[in-house]
Amino acid sequence: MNVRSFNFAAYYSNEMRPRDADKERVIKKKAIEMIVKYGFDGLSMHKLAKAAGVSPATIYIYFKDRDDLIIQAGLEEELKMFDATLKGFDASMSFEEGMRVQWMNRTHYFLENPDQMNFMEQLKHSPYHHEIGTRVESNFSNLMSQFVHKAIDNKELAPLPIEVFWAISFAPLYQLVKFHINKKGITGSPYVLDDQSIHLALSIVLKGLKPTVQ
Amino acid sequence: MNVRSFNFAAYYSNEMRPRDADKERVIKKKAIEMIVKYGFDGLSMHKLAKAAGVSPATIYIYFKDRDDLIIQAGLEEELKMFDATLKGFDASMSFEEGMRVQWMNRTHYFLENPDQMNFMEQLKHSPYHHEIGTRVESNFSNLMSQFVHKAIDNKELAPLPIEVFWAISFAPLYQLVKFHINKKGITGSPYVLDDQSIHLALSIVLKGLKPTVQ
DNA sequence: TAGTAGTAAGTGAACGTTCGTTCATTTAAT
DNA sequence: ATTAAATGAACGAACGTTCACTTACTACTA
Repeated sequence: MNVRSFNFAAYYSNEMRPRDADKERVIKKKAIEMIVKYGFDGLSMHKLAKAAGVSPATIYIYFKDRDDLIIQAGLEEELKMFDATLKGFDASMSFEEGMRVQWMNRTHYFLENPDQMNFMEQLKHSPYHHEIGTRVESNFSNLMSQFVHKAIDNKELAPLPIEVFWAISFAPLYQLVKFHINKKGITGSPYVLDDQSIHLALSIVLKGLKPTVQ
Repeated sequence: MNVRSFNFAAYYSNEMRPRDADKERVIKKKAIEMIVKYGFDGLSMHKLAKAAGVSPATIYIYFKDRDDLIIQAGLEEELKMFDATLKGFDASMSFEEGMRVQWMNRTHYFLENPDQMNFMEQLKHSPYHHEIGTRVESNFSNLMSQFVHKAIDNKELAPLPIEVFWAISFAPLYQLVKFHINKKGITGSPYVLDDQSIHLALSIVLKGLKPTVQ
C-alpha cells in the first residue's frame, strides 16, 4: 500500500487509522540533510529510515520509491522558496523596489535555510532537474514576466530577453550566498557575506540594468 | 598494485610493461559521461568498466578508489578549463578587453564541452567540492586578483571585494550557458544562447562595474 | 459504555541484486 | 627472466524494495 492507492472513500468515512502527520515531514527533512552532507550517493533508504526513526518499509507508505521521495522533497522546497521570495512583492512595484524586495527575501531565506538551498542547488545540477522542471514555476515566471515587461515599458529597465535579465539580476546573488554557505571565497580564504556586500552588489546590478539615457 | 605503489626504479630501467596511455583517458571520459547522464548515483565501477572496455580491476591500477577517480577527473577538468579561459589573456590588459577575452573564452569552451561543464557544475555542488577546492585555483586566483586590483587602481573598475566582483562578472555568464545546455530558459520554453545575448549581457555587466564619475 | 469488525499505518526480517573492491592468474612488455 | 599491466571471477557488504505480520485507530453494535 502506498500513496498511489490511498483509499479516499475509507478516509472520508473515517474508517482508517490516520497517518502520523509528522512522519512525512521528518523523512523529507532527514533526506535533505543526508543529501547535503553526503551527496545523492549517501542517501540510502536503510540509513534514512534509521535517521528518521522509522522502518524502511514505512518510507514506502509515503513515497513510491527513492526517486519519488527526492522529487517530492524538491517540489516542496521549490514551493517554499517561491513563497519566501515573493513575500511583500507585487508586480506593480517600481522596478528598483521590486528588485530590492526580492534580493532581500532570497538572501534572508537562503541564509536561514542553508541545507534547503544546498539541496536545491544539487538538484538543479543533477539529472533530477528535468523531472522537477516546470511544474511549479509557471505562476512564478508569469509574475516575473509581468514585472520585467512593465519595467521595460516604463523605461526603468533596458529591453532584454528574460533569460539575460534573470542571469544578470539573480545569478550574482546566488553566487554570493554560495560563497557564504561554503565559507570560502574564490581564493579559498574564509568568506562571510555581509549586508554591505549585498547592497553593493545589488546597486551595481541595478546600475547595469538601467536604460541608457538618450 | 595501484598508482600509489608505482615502481619508478623499474620504470626508468625499462624492466616493465608500460601502461596503455589511452586507458586512463578513456576511463575518466566515460566516468564523466555517466555522471552527467545518470548523476553520481549512476556511476558504478562495473558499468564504467564495461563502458570503457576494460576490467573493473584495471580501473584500480590507475585510481585508488571510486572517490579518487572522481577527484582526479575533476582536477584535470579544472585545469583544462583554466587553460581555455586564459588563452590570450594577460593581466596587464585593459579591464574591458580582459573581461571580453575571458567571457568569450569561457563561453566557447563551455559550448564546445557541455559534458565537462555539466560535470564540473555537479561537482561544485556536491560534497566533493571541498576535496578539489584550492589545489588548482591559486595560480588562477592570483592572476585574477592582479587584474582586478590593477583595474581598480586605474579607475576602470569600482572598488569592491573580489567575491562581489566575481559574482557579478561571471555568475551571469554561467547561468546563461546553463540555460543553453539545458535547452530551457526560466519559463521552461526552449532557449538557445546567441552571440547577441552574450554581448548584451557583457555590456550590461561592464556598465554596472564601471566606477561612477565624480 | 464495552466490545468487536474493519481498515490502513507501521514494522523487522528477508529478498534478490548490485555495489566497490580484491585475488589468483595470465598476458605482454623489457 | 623479470616486472607490472591486465583480467574474470569472486568477496562480503550494502543497496532498494517487498512481504507477512502486528498495532492502533474508527465506526458500528448492543
